[in-house]
Amino acid sequence: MIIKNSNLNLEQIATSGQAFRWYKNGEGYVVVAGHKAVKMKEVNGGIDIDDEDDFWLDYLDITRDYQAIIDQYKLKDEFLEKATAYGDGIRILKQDPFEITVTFIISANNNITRITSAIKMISERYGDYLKTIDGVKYYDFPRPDQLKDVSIEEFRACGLGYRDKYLFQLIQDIMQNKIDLYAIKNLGDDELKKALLRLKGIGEKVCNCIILFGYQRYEGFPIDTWIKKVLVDVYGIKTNQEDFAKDYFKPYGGIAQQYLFYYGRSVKLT
DNA sequence: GTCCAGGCTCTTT
DNA sequence: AAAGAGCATGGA
Repeated sequence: MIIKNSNLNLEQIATSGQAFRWYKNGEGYVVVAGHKAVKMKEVNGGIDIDDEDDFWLDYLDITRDYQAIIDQYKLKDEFLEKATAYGDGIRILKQDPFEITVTFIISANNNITRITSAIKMISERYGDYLKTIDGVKYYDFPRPDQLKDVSIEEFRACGLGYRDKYLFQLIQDIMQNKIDLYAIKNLGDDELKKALLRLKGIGEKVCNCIILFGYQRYEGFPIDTWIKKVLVDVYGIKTNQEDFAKDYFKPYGGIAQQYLFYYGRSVKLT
Protein backbone atom coordinates (compact mmCIF):
# COMPACT_ATOMS: atom_id res chain seq x y z
CA MET A 1 0.00 0.00 0.00
CA ILE A 2 1.03 3.57 -0.54
CA ILE A 3 0.77 6.06 2.28
CA LYS A 4 1.03 9.75 1.62
CA ASN A 5 1.74 11.96 4.59
CA SER A 6 3.73 15.14 4.92
CA ASN A 7 5.22 14.00 8.24
CA LEU A 8 6.51 10.55 7.46
CA ASN A 9 10.18 9.90 6.84
CA LEU A 10 11.46 6.34 7.11
CA GLU A 11 15.07 7.22 7.76
CA GLN A 12 14.17 9.69 10.49
CA ILE A 13 11.94 7.16 12.23
CA ALA A 14 14.51 4.38 11.85
CA THR A 15 17.30 6.44 13.40
CA SER A 16 15.31 8.24 16.07
CA GLY A 17 16.11 5.72 18.80
CA GLN A 18 12.59 4.44 19.39
CA ALA A 19 12.59 1.29 17.21
CA PHE A 20 15.37 -1.26 16.95
CA ARG A 21 13.96 -3.58 14.33
CA TRP A 22 14.20 -1.42 11.23
CA TYR A 23 16.80 -2.98 8.98
CA LYS A 24 18.26 -1.24 5.96
CA ASN A 25 17.21 -2.83 2.68
CA GLY A 26 18.46 -1.14 -0.46
CA GLU A 27 17.02 2.37 -0.48
CA GLY A 28 14.41 1.45 2.10
CA TYR A 29 13.93 -0.72 5.17
CA VAL A 30 12.62 -4.04 6.29
CA VAL A 31 10.48 -3.41 9.33
CA VAL A 32 9.69 -6.22 11.76
CA ALA A 33 6.53 -5.58 13.78
CA GLY A 34 3.09 -7.05 14.29
CA HIS A 35 4.42 -10.59 13.67
CA LYS A 36 5.46 -9.62 10.17
CA ALA A 37 8.52 -8.46 8.27
CA VAL A 38 7.76 -6.09 5.42
CA LYS A 39 9.63 -3.84 3.04
CA MET A 40 9.08 -0.12 3.19
CA LYS A 41 10.54 2.44 0.85
CA GLU A 42 10.09 6.06 -0.08
CA VAL A 43 8.25 6.84 -3.29
CA ASN A 44 7.46 10.27 -4.60
CA GLY A 45 5.20 11.94 -2.10
CA GLY A 46 4.85 9.03 0.28
CA ILE A 47 6.00 5.58 1.30
CA ASP A 48 5.32 2.19 -0.23
CA ILE A 49 4.69 -0.70 2.16
CA ASP A 50 4.85 -4.17 0.65
CA ASP A 51 1.75 -5.29 2.53
CA GLU A 52 -1.96 -4.44 2.65
CA ASP A 53 -2.60 -4.91 6.36
CA ASP A 54 -4.19 -1.92 8.08
CA PHE A 55 -1.96 -2.77 11.04
CA TRP A 56 0.67 -0.49 9.53
CA LEU A 57 -1.62 2.53 9.59
CA ASP A 58 -2.04 2.09 13.30
CA TYR A 59 1.63 1.24 13.87
CA LEU A 60 2.66 4.46 12.13
CA ASP A 61 0.09 6.46 14.10
CA ILE A 62 -1.08 7.71 10.74
CA THR A 63 -4.24 9.48 11.91
CA ARG A 64 -2.38 11.84 14.21
CA ASP A 65 -1.66 15.29 12.84
CA TYR A 66 2.04 15.70 13.61
CA GLN A 67 2.24 18.92 11.63
CA ALA A 68 -0.24 20.54 13.99
CA ILE A 69 1.96 19.49 16.91
CA ILE A 70 5.07 20.83 15.18
CA ASP A 71 3.32 24.08 14.41
CA GLN A 72 2.75 24.60 18.11
CA TYR A 73 6.23 23.69 19.30
CA LYS A 74 8.12 25.61 16.68
CA LEU A 75 6.78 28.86 18.09
CA LYS A 76 8.07 28.21 21.59
CA ASP A 77 11.78 28.80 20.96
CA GLU A 78 14.46 28.74 18.31
CA PHE A 79 15.88 25.35 19.23
CA LEU A 80 12.47 23.69 19.03
CA GLU A 81 11.91 25.42 15.72
CA LYS A 82 15.11 23.92 14.33
CA ALA A 83 14.52 20.53 15.94
CA THR A 84 10.99 20.14 14.59
CA ALA A 85 12.13 21.23 11.13
CA TYR A 86 15.02 18.80 11.22
CA GLY A 87 12.91 15.83 12.33
CA ASP A 88 9.60 16.71 10.74
CA GLY A 89 9.15 13.16 9.44
CA ILE A 90 9.35 11.53 12.85
CA ARG A 91 6.31 9.78 14.24
CA ILE A 92 5.94 7.90 17.51
CA LEU A 93 5.37 4.28 16.54
CA LYS A 94 2.79 2.23 18.37
CA GLN A 95 4.94 -0.68 19.43
CA ASP A 96 4.38 -3.86 21.38
CA PRO A 97 4.51 -3.34 25.17
CA PHE A 98 6.51 -6.51 25.88
CA GLU A 99 9.06 -5.89 23.15
CA ILE A 100 9.44 -2.27 24.21
CA THR A 101 9.84 -3.20 27.86
CA VAL A 102 12.59 -5.69 27.06
CA THR A 103 14.26 -3.29 24.65
CA PHE A 104 14.43 -0.42 27.08
CA ILE A 105 15.56 -2.55 29.99
CA ILE A 106 18.50 -3.39 27.74
CA SER A 107 18.93 0.27 26.78
CA ALA A 108 20.09 1.39 30.23
CA ASN A 109 23.61 2.85 30.14
CA ASN A 110 24.00 1.36 26.68
CA ASN A 111 24.28 2.65 23.13
CA ILE A 112 21.92 2.26 20.21
CA THR A 113 24.24 0.01 18.19
CA ARG A 114 24.59 -2.50 20.99
CA ILE A 115 20.88 -2.41 21.84
CA THR A 116 20.07 -3.16 18.21
CA SER A 117 22.45 -6.09 18.10
CA ALA A 118 21.13 -7.57 21.35
CA ILE A 119 17.50 -7.37 20.18
CA LYS A 120 18.48 -8.98 16.88
CA MET A 121 20.23 -11.84 18.63
CA ILE A 122 17.34 -12.47 21.02
CA SER A 123 14.90 -12.56 18.10
CA GLU A 124 17.04 -14.88 15.98
CA ARG A 125 17.64 -17.30 18.82
CA TYR A 126 14.22 -17.44 20.44
CA GLY A 127 11.63 -15.88 18.11
CA ASP A 128 9.54 -17.47 15.36
CA TYR A 129 10.97 -17.46 11.87
CA LEU A 130 8.95 -15.05 9.73
CA LYS A 131 10.33 -14.92 6.21
CA THR A 132 13.36 -14.37 4.02
CA ILE A 133 13.63 -11.07 2.19
CA ASP A 134 16.41 -10.58 -0.35
CA GLY A 135 18.34 -13.45 1.14
CA VAL A 136 18.07 -12.24 4.75
CA LYS A 137 16.09 -14.21 7.31
CA TYR A 138 13.84 -12.25 9.67
CA TYR A 139 12.53 -13.46 13.01
CA ASP A 140 9.67 -12.27 15.19
CA PHE A 141 10.40 -10.89 18.61
CA PRO A 142 9.85 -13.79 21.04
CA ARG A 143 6.84 -14.03 23.29
CA PRO A 144 7.43 -14.30 27.04
CA ASP A 145 6.71 -18.04 27.03
CA GLN A 146 9.43 -18.53 24.46
CA LEU A 147 11.92 -17.02 26.89
CA LYS A 148 10.78 -18.77 30.04
CA ASP A 149 13.56 -21.37 30.02
CA VAL A 150 16.37 -19.07 28.95
CA SER A 151 19.08 -18.77 31.60
CA ILE A 152 20.80 -15.62 32.79
CA GLU A 153 23.98 -16.88 31.11
CA GLU A 154 22.18 -17.33 27.82
CA PHE A 155 20.83 -13.78 28.00
CA ARG A 156 24.35 -12.61 28.78
CA ALA A 157 25.49 -14.38 25.63
CA CYS A 158 23.13 -12.14 23.63
CA GLY A 159 25.27 -9.18 24.69
CA LEU A 160 23.07 -7.86 27.50
CA GLY A 161 25.93 -7.35 29.93
CA TYR A 162 24.84 -6.96 33.56
CA ARG A 163 21.24 -6.40 32.42
CA ASP A 164 20.88 -10.15 31.87
CA LYS A 165 19.40 -10.66 35.32
CA TYR A 166 16.82 -7.92 34.82
CA LEU A 167 15.40 -9.57 31.72
CA PHE A 168 15.51 -12.96 33.42
CA GLN A 169 13.54 -11.53 36.32
CA LEU A 170 11.02 -9.87 34.00
CA ILE A 171 10.25 -13.19 32.32
CA GLN A 172 9.84 -14.85 35.72
CA ASP A 173 7.49 -12.11 36.87
CA ILE A 174 5.39 -12.45 33.72
CA MET A 175 5.23 -16.23 33.85
CA GLN A 176 4.22 -16.07 37.52
CA ASN A 177 1.50 -13.53 36.73
CA LYS A 178 3.09 -10.87 38.89
CA ILE A 179 2.77 -8.48 35.96
CA ASP A 180 0.70 -8.51 32.77
CA LEU A 181 2.19 -5.99 30.38
CA TYR A 182 -0.90 -6.13 28.17
CA ALA A 183 -3.53 -5.86 30.90
CA ILE A 184 -1.93 -2.75 32.38
CA LYS A 185 -2.73 -0.86 29.19
CA ASN A 186 -6.00 0.06 30.83
CA LEU A 187 -4.44 1.64 33.90
CA GLY A 188 -4.30 5.37 34.40
CA ASP A 189 -1.00 7.13 33.84
CA ASP A 190 0.17 7.10 37.44
CA GLU A 191 -0.84 3.52 38.10
CA LEU A 192 0.80 2.38 34.88
CA LYS A 193 4.08 4.04 35.85
CA LYS A 194 3.96 2.52 39.30
CA ALA A 195 3.38 -0.96 37.93
CA LEU A 196 6.36 -0.66 35.59
CA LEU A 197 8.65 0.95 38.17
CA ARG A 198 8.22 -2.09 40.41
CA LEU A 199 10.09 -4.21 37.88
CA LYS A 200 13.86 -4.73 38.13
CA GLY A 201 15.91 -2.69 35.69
CA ILE A 202 13.20 -0.10 35.17
CA GLY A 203 13.85 3.34 36.63
CA GLU A 204 12.40 6.73 35.83
CA LYS A 205 13.97 7.16 32.40
CA VAL A 206 13.36 3.65 31.08
CA CYS A 207 9.82 3.82 32.44
CA ASN A 208 9.13 6.98 30.50
CA CYS A 209 10.39 5.37 27.30
CA ILE A 210 8.16 2.36 27.85
CA ILE A 211 4.99 4.35 28.50
CA LEU A 212 5.72 6.57 25.51
CA PHE A 213 6.67 3.97 22.91
CA GLY A 214 4.71 0.99 24.23
CA TYR A 215 1.62 2.58 25.72
CA GLN A 216 1.27 5.88 23.85
CA ARG A 217 1.36 8.03 26.97
CA TYR A 218 2.65 11.23 25.46
CA GLU A 219 3.36 13.00 28.71
CA GLY A 220 6.29 10.61 29.27
CA PHE A 221 9.47 12.66 28.90
CA PRO A 222 12.52 10.39 29.00
CA ILE A 223 15.62 12.25 30.20
CA ASP A 224 18.74 10.45 29.01
CA THR A 225 22.30 11.69 28.61
CA TRP A 226 21.48 13.44 25.33
CA ILE A 227 18.37 15.18 26.58
CA LYS A 228 20.29 16.25 29.67
CA LYS A 229 22.79 18.00 27.41
CA VAL A 230 19.96 19.77 25.61
CA LEU A 231 18.31 20.86 28.86
CA VAL A 232 21.58 22.18 30.27
CA ASP A 233 23.22 23.66 27.18
CA VAL A 234 20.14 25.03 25.43
CA TYR A 235 17.67 25.76 28.20
CA GLY A 236 20.11 26.31 31.07
CA ILE A 237 18.26 23.86 33.30
CA LYS A 238 20.67 22.00 35.56
CA THR A 239 18.38 20.93 38.37
CA ASN A 240 14.76 19.79 38.55
CA GLN A 241 14.92 19.01 34.85
CA GLU A 242 11.88 16.80 35.05
CA ASP A 243 9.67 19.52 36.50
CA PHE A 244 10.81 22.01 33.90
CA ALA A 245 10.32 19.60 31.00
CA LYS A 246 6.93 18.44 32.13
CA ASP A 247 5.64 21.98 32.21
CA TYR A 248 7.49 23.56 29.31
CA PHE A 249 6.95 20.79 26.77
CA LYS A 250 3.38 19.85 27.58
CA PRO A 251 1.03 18.45 26.47
CA TYR A 252 3.01 16.19 24.12
CA GLY A 253 6.26 16.11 26.08
CA GLY A 254 7.19 12.73 24.70
CA ILE A 255 6.82 13.86 21.12
CA ALA A 256 8.70 17.10 21.74
CA GLN A 257 11.40 15.08 23.47
CA GLN A 258 11.76 12.91 20.38
CA TYR A 259 12.45 15.94 18.21
CA LEU A 260 14.97 17.19 20.78
CA PHE A 261 16.68 13.81 21.00
CA TYR A 262 16.95 13.40 17.25
CA TYR A 263 18.19 16.92 16.62
CA GLY A 264 20.33 17.14 19.76
CA ARG A 265 22.26 14.04 18.79
CA SER A 266 22.86 15.34 15.28
CA VAL A 267 24.35 18.65 16.35
CA LYS A 268 26.57 17.00 18.98
CA LEU A 269 26.20 19.39 21.87
CA THR A 270 29.30 19.28 24.04
C1' DG B 1 44.66 3.91 28.35
C1' DT B 2 40.08 6.72 29.34
C1' DC B 3 35.45 8.05 28.24
C1' DC B 4 30.84 7.19 26.83
C1' DA B 5 26.37 5.02 25.74
C1' DG B 6 18.28 6.43 25.44
C1' DG B 7 20.68 4.40 33.84
C1' DC B 8 19.75 1.21 37.38
C1' DT B 9 20.42 -1.09 41.97
C1' DC B 10 22.35 -1.16 46.22
C1' DT B 11 24.72 0.95 49.97
C1' DT B 12 25.98 4.73 52.72
C1' DT B 13 25.24 9.41 54.58
C1' DA C 1 15.81 12.10 50.71
C1' DA C 2 20.07 12.46 48.57
C1' DA C 3 24.57 11.14 46.96
C1' DG C 4 28.09 7.66 45.42
C1' DA C 5 30.02 3.17 43.90
C1' DG C 6 29.64 -0.47 40.80
C1' DC C 7 28.17 -2.39 36.82
C1' DA C 8 29.19 -5.39 31.04
C1' DT C 9 30.60 -4.26 26.73
C1' DG C 10 32.34 -2.32 22.44
C1' DG C 11 33.48 1.80 19.92
C1' DA C 12 35.65 6.42 19.74
